[in-house]
Amino acid sequence: MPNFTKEDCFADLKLRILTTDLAPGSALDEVTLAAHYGLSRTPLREVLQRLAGVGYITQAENRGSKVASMDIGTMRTFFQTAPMIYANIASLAAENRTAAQLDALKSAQLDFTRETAKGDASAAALSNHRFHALIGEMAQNPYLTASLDRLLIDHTRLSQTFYRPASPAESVLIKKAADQHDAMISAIEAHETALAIDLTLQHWDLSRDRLERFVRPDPLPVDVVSLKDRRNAI
Amino acid sequence: MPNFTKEDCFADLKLRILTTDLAPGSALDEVTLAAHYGLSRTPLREVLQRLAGVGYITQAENRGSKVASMDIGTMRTFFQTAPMIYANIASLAAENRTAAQLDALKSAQLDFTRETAKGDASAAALSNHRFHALIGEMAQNPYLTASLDRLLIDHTRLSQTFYRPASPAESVLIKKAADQHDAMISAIEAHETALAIDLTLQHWDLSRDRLERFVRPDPLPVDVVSLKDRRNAI
DNA sequence: TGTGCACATTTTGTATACATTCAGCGAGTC
DNA sequence: GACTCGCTGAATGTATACAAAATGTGCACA
Repeated sequence: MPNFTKEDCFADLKLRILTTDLAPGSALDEVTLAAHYGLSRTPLREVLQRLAGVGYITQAENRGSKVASMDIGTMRTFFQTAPMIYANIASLAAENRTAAQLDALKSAQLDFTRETAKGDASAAALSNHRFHALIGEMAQNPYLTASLDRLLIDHTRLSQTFYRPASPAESVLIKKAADQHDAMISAIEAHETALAIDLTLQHWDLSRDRLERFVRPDPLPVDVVSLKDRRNAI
Repeated sequence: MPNFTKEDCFADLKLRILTTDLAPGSALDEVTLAAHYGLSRTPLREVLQRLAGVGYITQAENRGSKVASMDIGTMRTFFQTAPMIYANIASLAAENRTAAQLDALKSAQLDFTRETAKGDASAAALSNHRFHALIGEMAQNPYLTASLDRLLIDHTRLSQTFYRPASPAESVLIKKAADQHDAMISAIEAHETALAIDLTLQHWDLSRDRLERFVRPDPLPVDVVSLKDRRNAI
């Protein structure tokens, strides 16, 4: 598939990483990728460097590139850090957003609702990513944006399963998330910083519950009798 | 000056940017730099990409690289953002620091006091940078570290004049900063997170006063008589 | 004097050939 | 039988030649 531009390649690799089409920790072969995108190795390597700079991949001298891993340790810090950064970003966004940025945000939200309705899980996850990245742009704070972008990478990868509703109860949660998005848009549009923070933290709580269940899933149903036996055995 | 390794080149460019030997906004010519470091353009370009990824420089398609600028707009967000990130980093550092990291921190502080005593301003600024970057490593939080590193770039560049004491009063401030460093080390060593936060915010207050005076310097002494004339003229 | 255009120069982007490093594997030795 | 050593292949790292883009310059012309 020849004649991808460097920018296309960059965007496509980001997508494939966010959707875990490229699994965390998996190795990236330069010649394979270069051939795939119809680029020579030099520009492809530049794409990889840039991806490394934004936290999508990691590189080791003489040992190539890997998709950024998601070990249990960084998951802990993820849950620690996300609400603080999200809230501050939301506040700054409500303060500094431009009209054009607001339009883009509304458009991303339209995509999001459309794709959740269709049940297109990975597309919905990507729209959600774009929604929150746009709020990051609104904040106009390059320092915090650096944190936010990294958080969103892991957030999106973790939430891959979220938008694939398994039960009616989960469909309700997805609907709730979309409603929260709408409320956030209103708050940002009205420059209501305190409200934006509040809504963002509520949105985070919803997200966190679901993500934590993914990281540490509900225990499997067990045979009560044999469980009792094991307990006695200890 | 041939036979620099890529890593050397990376480190040296960081230094020259932090000391404003390479001024904010100044253009970086690839062939000149490549010749200077004895590298060919390919690896040099990779160094530049990495520097761009960490926020030291900016790159524009077909238009080369520039040292990251320090416009008045980002300065505002700098003062907004720094205390929050610094405080959170300090708290996490006090929680997670290893013994080896503590040793490195103490060593950086030794360098710092030695260089301020010698009056070596740019060396002192770099040691100070290293001191705070090490606290960042202790935090073990890749998300926040991304913000911190960017903040420290601008912080160090802004503080270039700080360690070149103009008046005895300023020497006292430098001494105070060094004392605060010592107190922070103790707090981190003792895992006292609350104290570490407190000390960090005090340290920031000291820093901020001095930095703001640099951004918006004290008015020059004026001839009172002619000043009165001008006032009447308005 | 000022404006616009074409050309020349400089600088960046790309492809490719070559060098180096690393990992796996087998033969030889203790 | 286990270990070391060295070979081999496959990957990454580097240099350089060439292509494309952008900037600057000189000149013609209004």
